[in-house]
Amino acid sequence: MAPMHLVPEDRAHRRAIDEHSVCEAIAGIGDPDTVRTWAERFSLLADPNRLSVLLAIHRAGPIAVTDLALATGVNESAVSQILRLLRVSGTVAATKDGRVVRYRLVDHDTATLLESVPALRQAG
Amino acid sequence: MAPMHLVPEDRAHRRAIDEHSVCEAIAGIGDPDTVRTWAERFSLLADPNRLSVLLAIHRAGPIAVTDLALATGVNESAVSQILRLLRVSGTVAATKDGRVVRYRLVDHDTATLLESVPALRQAG
DNA sequence: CCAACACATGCACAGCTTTGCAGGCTTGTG
DNA sequence: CACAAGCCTGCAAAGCTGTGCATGTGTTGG
Repeated sequence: MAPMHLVPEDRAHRRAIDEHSVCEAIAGIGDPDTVRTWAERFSLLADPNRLSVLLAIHRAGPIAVTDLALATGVNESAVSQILRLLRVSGTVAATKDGRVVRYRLVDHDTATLLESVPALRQAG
Repeated sequence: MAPMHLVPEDRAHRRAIDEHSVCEAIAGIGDPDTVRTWAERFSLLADPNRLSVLLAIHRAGPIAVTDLALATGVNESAVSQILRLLRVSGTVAATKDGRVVRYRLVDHDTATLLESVPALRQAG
């Protein structure tokens, strides 16, 4: 990852590289694994349909698949696919009740994230 | 002829649809345009390289492209592509100084978002 | 003027996502 | 038992995305 091609003596020479900026930038990035994890988290919110499903689940507590499809206007099959993604990623969890499966939001970080976005917090 | 199809009045009691859940879900989703806008915003953070670049810019103020490439460990060309995306989306802005171009974060919502994620806020 | 530097762009390709359809499974109902 | 509701899965088409390579533009230094 780090192409250590710079010799120490280069500091004397007038290069455009701002070492302070680079160090600050590296500090800002932090742990690569954390970055990767959050990028994956963000990618789950990066689709309008998925974001709608998540907002709906977050607001309407445990809710059935059909109701989600109704509320979001998304094909029931597509909702199932979305829920599978969210399930395997540990974002939501399912509870079976007869032939109805209700989903709820279980990932605390995602919940916090959804709540921290003012424009997405609808008054009720 | 047995009316097997459901007339509007029948839906309330004969089907599993929970009207309250559906209404709450719809309320939670809110404005579709807002959802779409935020989905696009999230999609910009959905790639590790892009997220790294954004974190670096956010932390290291106006910073040159080469320094960004150094700090993130991403090919300079790829960094340019990323910066173009972030530029056209209004997330960052460029300032030319000689043959150096420095980028800074200008989208307030994205900045707030980055700061609202505890794990991404590195101590300094 | 020439060369090195800093950055941007075009293009092509591999990889992933999304979507719809078709069918399957389980659970209630008559 | 037969059937329908509710939900899940597999599969293939279509679209989108990230990446590397080569090249182009503009600037500085000699």
